[in-house]
Amino acid sequence: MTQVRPMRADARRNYERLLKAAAEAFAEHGENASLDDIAKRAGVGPGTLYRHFPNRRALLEAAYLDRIEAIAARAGELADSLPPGEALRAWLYELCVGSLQVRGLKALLGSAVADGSPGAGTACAACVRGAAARLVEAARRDGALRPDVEPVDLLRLAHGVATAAELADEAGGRIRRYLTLLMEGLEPAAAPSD
Amino acid sequence: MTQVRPMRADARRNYERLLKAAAEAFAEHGENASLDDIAKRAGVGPGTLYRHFPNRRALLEAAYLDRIEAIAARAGELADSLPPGEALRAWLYELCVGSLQVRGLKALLGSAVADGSPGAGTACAACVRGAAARLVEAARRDGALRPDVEPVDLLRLAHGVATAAELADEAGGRIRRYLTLLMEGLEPAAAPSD
DNA sequence: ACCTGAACACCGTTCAAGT
DNA sequence: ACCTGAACACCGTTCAAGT
Repeated sequence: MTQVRPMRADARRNYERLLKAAAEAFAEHGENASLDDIAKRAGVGPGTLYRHFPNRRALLEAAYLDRIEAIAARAGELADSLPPGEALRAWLYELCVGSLQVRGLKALLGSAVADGSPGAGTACAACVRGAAARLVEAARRDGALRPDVEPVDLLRLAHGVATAAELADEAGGRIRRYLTLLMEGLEPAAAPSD
Repeated sequence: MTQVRPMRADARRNYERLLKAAAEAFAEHGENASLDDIAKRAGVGPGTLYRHFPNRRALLEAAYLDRIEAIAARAGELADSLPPGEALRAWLYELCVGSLQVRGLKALLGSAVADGSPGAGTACAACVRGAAARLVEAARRDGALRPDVEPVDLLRLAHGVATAAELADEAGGRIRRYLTLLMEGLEPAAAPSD
């Protein structure tokens, strides 16, 4: 219904400059990069930034939407080339790696699965949630995942794993380790006791 | 060796006022509570705050040291009244609950197990790490924990679980759930396949 | 319709002046 | 030895004035 009237040429140009500047700034300084600085990099007044993006989250999401979509697309690729359980595991691994590799992305993904957050109902959230749901369903059907685990729980736990790994010096290596512990459990393998 | 000369009376009084004001402010506004506000609450100039606490972390730690000690003490109590595996599990649960219940505490505990952080070498860090180490060792000896899991990994994962649970509306209930998934693993119980 | 940039409130941090 | 509070730099956000 809402015909999205095309933006005026200068508005469109500023919008794109802001996106580019934001991606740079977030990559350099993380999610808390200065909005003032972003506006300056884009060669616009701070008011223009607010006109296009009402808050930091909106800007962060717009700047990283392509990456989110790429992550979601990977889910399909992995599902096509691996058994369901392994596909899920591999995807969660890539999700965590991306979260830490691309500064600011972890915060965005977190807010996409946070119940109260304004980020919960966005395109970005729908994108990751959808990808997770498909992998989870396949893994469940294949008996490779506890049947009582919901996609959103998995995404939250992945966010937790990334957060935990980030605390270590060799964060990259820790992701694999912590993810394995999460998948297999901390208790020793099935010791059939009394 | 370094004889800690007693503080001048007014210094001591200001120090304590700051601690009290900080505890209040952190509880109200979380770890990012305004330092200016804390100084004002304590009836002190901002310079005085910096004289006693060189940075936010130092203040946060000093304000919550008693709580950290209480958490560590709980480890001993639980170890005395439960089998090692259950004691460990119960303690991790209480750790997560405390992390979310006391605003700002999760951040402090996180920095205590973060490799690079200035918080890694503090009394607070030694306190939780020590408690975790004792529980881990007992649980390992009892065969209730994978032998290749280090205390610091467990503390980081608990931090991750608290972070994940915090994303849900009913955070309290999610802690138990996520911790169980971590302990038992996401894969279905020991399906003896081919 | 959109942009600009001044303006305001707020915050962290430092330091010269005081006692 | 310790405290005070002014001062500075920086940031988020708003809004009146422009085109």
